[in-house]
Amino acid sequence: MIDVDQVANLAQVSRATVSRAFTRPDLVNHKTRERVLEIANQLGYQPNQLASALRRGQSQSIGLIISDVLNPGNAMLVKGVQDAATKHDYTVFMFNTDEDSIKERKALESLRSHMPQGLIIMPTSGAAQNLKLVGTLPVIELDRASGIKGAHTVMVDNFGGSRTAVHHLIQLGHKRIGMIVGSLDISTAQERHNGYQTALAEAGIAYQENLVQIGNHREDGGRLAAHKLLSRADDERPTALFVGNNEMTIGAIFATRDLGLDIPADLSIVGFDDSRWAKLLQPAITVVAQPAYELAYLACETLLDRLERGKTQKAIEIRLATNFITRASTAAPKQ
Amino acid sequence: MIDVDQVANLAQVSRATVSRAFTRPDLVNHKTRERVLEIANQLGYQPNQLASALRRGQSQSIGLIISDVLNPGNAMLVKGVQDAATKHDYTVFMFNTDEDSIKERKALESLRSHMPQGLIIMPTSGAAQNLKLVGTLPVIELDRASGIKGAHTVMVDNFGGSRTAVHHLIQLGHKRIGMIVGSLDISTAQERHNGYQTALAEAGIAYQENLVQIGNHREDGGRLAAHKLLSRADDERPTALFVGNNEMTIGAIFATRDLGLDIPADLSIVGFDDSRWAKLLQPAITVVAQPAYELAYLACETLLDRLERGKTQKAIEIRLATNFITRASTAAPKQ
DNA sequence: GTGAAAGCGCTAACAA
DNA sequence: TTGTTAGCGCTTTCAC
Repeated sequence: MIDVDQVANLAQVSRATVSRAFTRPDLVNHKTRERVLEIANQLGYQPNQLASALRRGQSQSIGLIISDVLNPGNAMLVKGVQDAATKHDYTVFMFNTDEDSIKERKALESLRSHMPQGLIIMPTSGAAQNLKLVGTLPVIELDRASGIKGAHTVMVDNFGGSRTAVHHLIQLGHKRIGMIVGSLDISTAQERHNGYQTALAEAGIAYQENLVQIGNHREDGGRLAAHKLLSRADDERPTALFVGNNEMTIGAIFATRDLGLDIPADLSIVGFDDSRWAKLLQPAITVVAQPAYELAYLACETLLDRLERGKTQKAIEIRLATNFITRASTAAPKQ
Repeated sequence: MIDVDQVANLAQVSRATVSRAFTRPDLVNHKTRERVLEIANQLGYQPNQLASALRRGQSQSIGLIISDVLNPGNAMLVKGVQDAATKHDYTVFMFNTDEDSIKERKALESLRSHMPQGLIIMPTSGAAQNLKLVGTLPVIELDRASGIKGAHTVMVDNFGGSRTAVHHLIQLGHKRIGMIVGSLDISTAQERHNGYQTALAEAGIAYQENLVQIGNHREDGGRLAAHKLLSRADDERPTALFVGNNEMTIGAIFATRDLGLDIPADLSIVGFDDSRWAKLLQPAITVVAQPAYELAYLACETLLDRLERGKTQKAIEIRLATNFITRASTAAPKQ
């Protein structure tokens, strides 16, 4: 490993000057700097981040905790955060929780020892507790809220997106509209459920508890929930389904196939979160699309900005609009 | 920030003993250790990785460079590496190249300054050059080879997988089998192309250059290539298509729709790499599936093993078998 | 504009 | 079994 001293020796300057040549260009004579940089380059010298971080107390890194990279929506978030971080010369440590708050806790512990300067987290239901571990670290909650008051959040307008989706179904003439929603201890699920309720209320349609099923956020949960909702006599079965997330929408589609239901003739479907397969399927699925990349990019910039500017006075709460995309999975009910 | 000294003071021991209590349990008296740990815990003390890494010259971290997390196959690789690393208490720094060797170079520079102990990389075509940057760092090439001789690689049997796929089409009775292949300066594309050629040769079918199109690995490239291949008179058009990757398969499917071709009646399709939508589409797509998670997990374990055991004598070259999954997109040609 | 010296938090000789 | 001491590579006062 080649270090400052070696460069300093060859360049006939002190260690301090070499350091300054890299980090404080203005404090060093132009010609000296040229020489130092030249030699450093020849030697293949590169400052050791670890040492620098230790000395300055700034690691130039941030943590990112999401639920699962395998979910394409989350992968988008990762990309957005990475791109923003890279642009500002920060490195990101990523961890997955798989929605498990024990894993989240471990991730936080591991992260903490690496001295990140900030954290972007998609909180599990145990986050309010777990986040105590990182004390005063600047945190931005991404995509959903932990419930900690005063927290900084960057989220999507789940309520409005859902309301629009359900409103769309109502406009088409649907009256029995089912919903498959995620676990209600997660803020996004709550908000989407509220949007559904509100849209119904606004249309004067009574909310029926038995038209709402809670799923586990995964494909199998969606399938199971859809089976419960759809295995009824024709005149009791919902004619439309609003599904609260990506994976569960896939499950619901499989359920319609299991039951021999045609989309959209027998059942209209709207999903939350756009994806590859939603466009590709025939019929293509109508969805509430989220600006995941922008959301993540913005969250990261907000965090870095806060780091550079110092503490913000009040809680930042950013909401990005969703985008409703009408495709072929929704139509008027049969008769 | 609470440090060793604070714990040491409260526990009435020296700094060294505290350190040992954490890293060398056997070298410290049982009761002393209990006390130290107890106090550390109360104080919320956690060793500073940065300082530890600097002192020991071991960062407990590895780098991971892939082309793009947004590709679900790559996301799998990330998960596999992460899981293996976490299990061994290593942290991973991830970077994306987007197949751009400039970005790869930057990633390597950034990575280097963080002093990782090893690197897992999915090399771009410029990797043979770029990797010189990290000198003697232990490297494992994942999914494809940079071409550097003596390199350690963990890959899938691309040749065999392709050969099986094309063989399957031949068995069904196809004679005009087209291929859409990725850029041939990437080892996987080459190998898949070889598999295709070999299968044809084994069946005594002449290789026709005009049945092979090179795509850019992305959806648009696949679509374009498929258009070129499929926009011909019925008796010249290939009756089957073997597509060399995920994204391009989607493009090819769109092309068949553009052209009003029915799968599998007018055209059989086999893709490389399984995915969500391949199962979900109707007809579901026949594919050569890769054990991406296992591949990545194995690569990481191999790397860590090498780090712990010390330099390996000879180059490691691991190949995992692919899995051919017959679904509904392949059938006998029309007449 | 540059250098000397101290020290970030930790670990590993070496001594006791 | 424990303590003392030096130093990982860097940045940053404080002098000059």
